[in-house]
Amino acid sequence: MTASRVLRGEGGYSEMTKTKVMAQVDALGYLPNRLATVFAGDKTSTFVGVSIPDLGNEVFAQVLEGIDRKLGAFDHQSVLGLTQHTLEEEENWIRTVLAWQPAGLILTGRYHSPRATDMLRNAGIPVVEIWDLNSSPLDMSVGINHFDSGFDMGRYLMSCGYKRIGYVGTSHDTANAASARLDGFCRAIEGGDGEVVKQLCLHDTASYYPGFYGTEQLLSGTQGIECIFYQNDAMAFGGLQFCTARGMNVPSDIGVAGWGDLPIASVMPQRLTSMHVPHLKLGQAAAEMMLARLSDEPVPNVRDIGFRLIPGTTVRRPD
Amino acid sequence: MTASRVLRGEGGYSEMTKTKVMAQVDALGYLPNRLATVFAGDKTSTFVGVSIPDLGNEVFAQVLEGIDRKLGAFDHQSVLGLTQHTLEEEENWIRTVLAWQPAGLILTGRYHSPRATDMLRNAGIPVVEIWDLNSSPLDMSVGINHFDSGFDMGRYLMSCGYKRIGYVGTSHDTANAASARLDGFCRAIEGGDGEVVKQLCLHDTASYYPGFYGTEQLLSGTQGIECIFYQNDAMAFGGLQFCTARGMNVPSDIGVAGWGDLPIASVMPQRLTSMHVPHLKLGQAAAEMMLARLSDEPVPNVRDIGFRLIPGTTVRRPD
DNA sequence: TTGAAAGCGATACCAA
DNA sequence: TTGGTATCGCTTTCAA
Repeated sequence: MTASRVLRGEGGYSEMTKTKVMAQVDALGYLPNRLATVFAGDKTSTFVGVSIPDLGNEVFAQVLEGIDRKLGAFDHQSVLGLTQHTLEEEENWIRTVLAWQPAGLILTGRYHSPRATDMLRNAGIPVVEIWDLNSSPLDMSVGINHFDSGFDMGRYLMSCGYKRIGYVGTSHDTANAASARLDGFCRAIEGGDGEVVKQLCLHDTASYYPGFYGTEQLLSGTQGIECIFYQNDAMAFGGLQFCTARGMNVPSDIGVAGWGDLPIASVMPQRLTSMHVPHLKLGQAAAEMMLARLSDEPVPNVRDIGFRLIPGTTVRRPD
Repeated sequence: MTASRVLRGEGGYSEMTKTKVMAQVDALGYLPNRLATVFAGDKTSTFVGVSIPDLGNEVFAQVLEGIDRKLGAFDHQSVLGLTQHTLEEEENWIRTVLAWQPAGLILTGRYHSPRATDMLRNAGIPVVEIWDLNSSPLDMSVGINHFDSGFDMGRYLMSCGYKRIGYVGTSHDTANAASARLDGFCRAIEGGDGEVVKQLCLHDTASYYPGFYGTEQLLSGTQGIECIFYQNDAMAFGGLQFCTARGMNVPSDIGVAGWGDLPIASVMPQRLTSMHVPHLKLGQAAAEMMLARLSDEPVPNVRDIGFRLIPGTTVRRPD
């Protein structure tokens, strides 16, 4: 008991006792068993479950980096869950991770299976939904409004005078942020007297090469496309390479717009038209909200992290 | 007690009892507390601590994805630790994570602080050192010999007739895989009658833009460089963009070689000379070794995952 | 300032 | 087939 007090620096013991205890700690190579602490029920664990769709997508790798760096700085640990973009995987992971009494959960996306939602409500721990901003979250939410970001991009492309527009992205079995962007995008195009003549959703990862061959598919199947909007910058980059390889000039022959403003955009010969999203900051903000809640500080439930259009030079200038 | 047996499906109870127990489970929304199981000391936890230097480097994001997907498929969870390339961070993280009684640890790199090494030995749990193959590991190791991969690249560039060669990478305060590659590379160049005229180690992340401005620094400070070897493909891509932007022709004016064979190489206008490393497979292999050990299957202690030179078209053809 | 006792949830062991 | 009892390491409570 006295040893326990010394180790927690709780006070109420003499210097001599402390010295003796510490000597024994060294001699025995004692490491505390935090499981027992949590188990005793008084303290909460320092685990935070973090679900991420996949790490092949640089966007999510950055978000996770932001989360874990911040959590780590405050002595908390991320327990990772790669959900592969499926609610079923997420549900299974939630069930498993809850059994470990995490201090809280950070989940990518605002959609969860009904049973997952039940478990989350009953768990009685903080939950931060990230990425796709949820204005009426389970508990807390941080991210951006993807519909709006797609809408803004669509409006910008309309202002550049494009009429016949294509989209290249990937499809997943669940509603997600990318589809919200596409919805917003289509709304803007249609409302602006343009037409999304083709939406190509590949069953593949949202990476460079799918952007490349997706563009080939899109252009070979549909005539008269003036501009292509991609799910993210990696795909846009692949598309740009395809167009260049086929001798098309960007933007005079075809416009190319990405999303996410990934690091690769910083070294491209042309500035890629894109949408800047502060991925690292988003992750950090999520971790901050979690940590604040865990230490009973007041936290706003919803935080919009914002986005910013990058006009770039891969689409025509606005009229 | 009976409920415990039913929940574990251990047998030794009647169907009626099972039904009654399950009814209560549903009614109460019962979730097991796995902490108690582990705490009781009979079972081991399903946590595996995974230390990764940083996720901004696509290479490590892929390795982590490989690890977590495989672990997840066998109902184990990754507890992440981003060590920012420092042994001190690693040591602190090891101390913390060990207190949670993980089933095992997967660590990036073969170098650890003395105290970390002590803790690892005393922990009595499986440890897999990955990335930089350790032929006499603490416990198990999977990865590649980075010295050799650098050596092979050096020898290849020599066979292409280059003499004056530059290097652009990043520096960290610890010995690591990238420096082993550089060592092997220099050995090959010097043994082949060439010269590494300049090694530029930036204090930055090993990403696109540092490759871009690093190339500028390298070329403006040193005359007559015929070929540049980069720490990874992202930096090489940045360098390639710089050279192209300055009107240099690759490979006739200057050769460019990367390392890692990242996805972006698949859409580049030229095939980047690089070194293929199966990152995802490496992560999976690490997880497999861990899982095998945890289920007491026999496992070889060291596994070389191999690499393969990609000749590409960004350096001259061999003579 | 110190320590004895109880209890957290699950399970091994043994008794009914 | 069922359930009582002890146990894991730590912390809270209370007594010395």
